[in-house]
Amino acid sequence: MKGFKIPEATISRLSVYSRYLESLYRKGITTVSSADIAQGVGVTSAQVRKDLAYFGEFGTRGVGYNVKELLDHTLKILGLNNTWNMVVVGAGNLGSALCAYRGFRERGFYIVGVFDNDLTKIGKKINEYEVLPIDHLEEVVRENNVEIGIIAVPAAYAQDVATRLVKAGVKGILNFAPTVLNIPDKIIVRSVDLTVNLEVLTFNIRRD
Amino acid sequence: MKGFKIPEATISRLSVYSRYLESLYRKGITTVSSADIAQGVGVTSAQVRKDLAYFGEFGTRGVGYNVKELLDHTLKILGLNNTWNMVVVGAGNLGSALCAYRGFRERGFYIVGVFDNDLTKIGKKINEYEVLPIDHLEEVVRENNVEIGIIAVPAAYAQDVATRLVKAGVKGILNFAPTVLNIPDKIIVRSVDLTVNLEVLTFNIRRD
DNA sequence: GACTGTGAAGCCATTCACAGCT
DNA sequence: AGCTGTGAATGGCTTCACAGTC
Repeated sequence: MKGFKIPEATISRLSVYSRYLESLYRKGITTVSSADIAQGVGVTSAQVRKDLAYFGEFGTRGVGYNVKELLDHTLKILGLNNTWNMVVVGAGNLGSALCAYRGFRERGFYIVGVFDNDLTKIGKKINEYEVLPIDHLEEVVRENNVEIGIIAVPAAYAQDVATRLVKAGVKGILNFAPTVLNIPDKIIVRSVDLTVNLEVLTFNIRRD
Repeated sequence: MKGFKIPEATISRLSVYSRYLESLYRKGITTVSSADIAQGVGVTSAQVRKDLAYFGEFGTRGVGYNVKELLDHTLKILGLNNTWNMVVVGAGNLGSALCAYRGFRERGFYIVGVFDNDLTKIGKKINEYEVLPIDHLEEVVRENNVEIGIIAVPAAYAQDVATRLVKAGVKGILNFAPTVLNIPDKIIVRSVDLTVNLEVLTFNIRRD
């Protein structure tokens, strides 16, 4: 196959497959079928095969996939064959939680700076990170080849921070503020909106 | 219209429209067009009209929508005409951040209990909440009509917590652990997976 | 003239079903 | 016999374009 129009949903699932393959690999399992993966992550086997087919032919008919090989392929596809440096803007509760989150490091994501504009927070330590004044943002981004910025500030400041991150040179933004960000198309944005998620939940509960 | 098969994406957008309408309402704006909303939240005006049309005819041709009226309708649709009680399981960094998050209360979501199984955390205060032992979960859920459970524990414990939340009687779960949960179909689940989001970001950055 | 509500068209994603390989 | 890879069919969501209303 190796076509070009790849569904966004396929990428999300690939990330989940990848994590699942890692768990199989750690258990010492060497071969896996699309049906096994499907079962493990809650999708159909046809979906798994289709998703993988966008990127090549990784399996062997009659046998399945080699776990280690497929794991390496998925990591490569997702851009995880090298590590990524990130900055976190906002040293409140959410920013602190993100700094402490182990899952990032396990997948090759490293936080290299935490910023705030609140003078009472600057200089304080969060985990191993010292909170820096926001004016140092550009410098840290440049010196550490930071490509990802995480926005963990209140909605009112999110647009300013986004503009600033873009100017500093990040290529992607993970936004936790409940606002639509206005930034150039070439910058990739993903928003994690907690109340939207809760409200989809309440809608679905109420119609039961 | 008022058909039945409503896209999940429509509900997510409705939540965003609702928040945007609230901001217009606070600014004293009384009338709004689908094009205005579209512009404000980053979608097309046809999309806005289609989304709203699933639930009724709320506008006036040639004029637009009454902000307050449409806001009330969206809130009602999302199930926000009354408040919701929630429990948080996991009093680590993420659990603490969620307890401190103001955005929940603003939309009518109230946390009525925070739980952990770590004896060193039990009894400690997080914001105004005292961390309770996990054995009290069922009791608190029952006594407070809790319908939503938030899972903020490490992946390894997530399935156990989910099973326990379901047994305690919650109707929906917001899951922050990077695992697929195995629970009955009638329980609504939304997963917020941070590394999946980051990996979709890195995929898109790398292919630029 | 302005803007909504909605069938129809177009596009995208998932599922089916089977040929092809081991 | 078992399992992958994929064209074809299906289903779902978004965009178009315009009739209907103010």
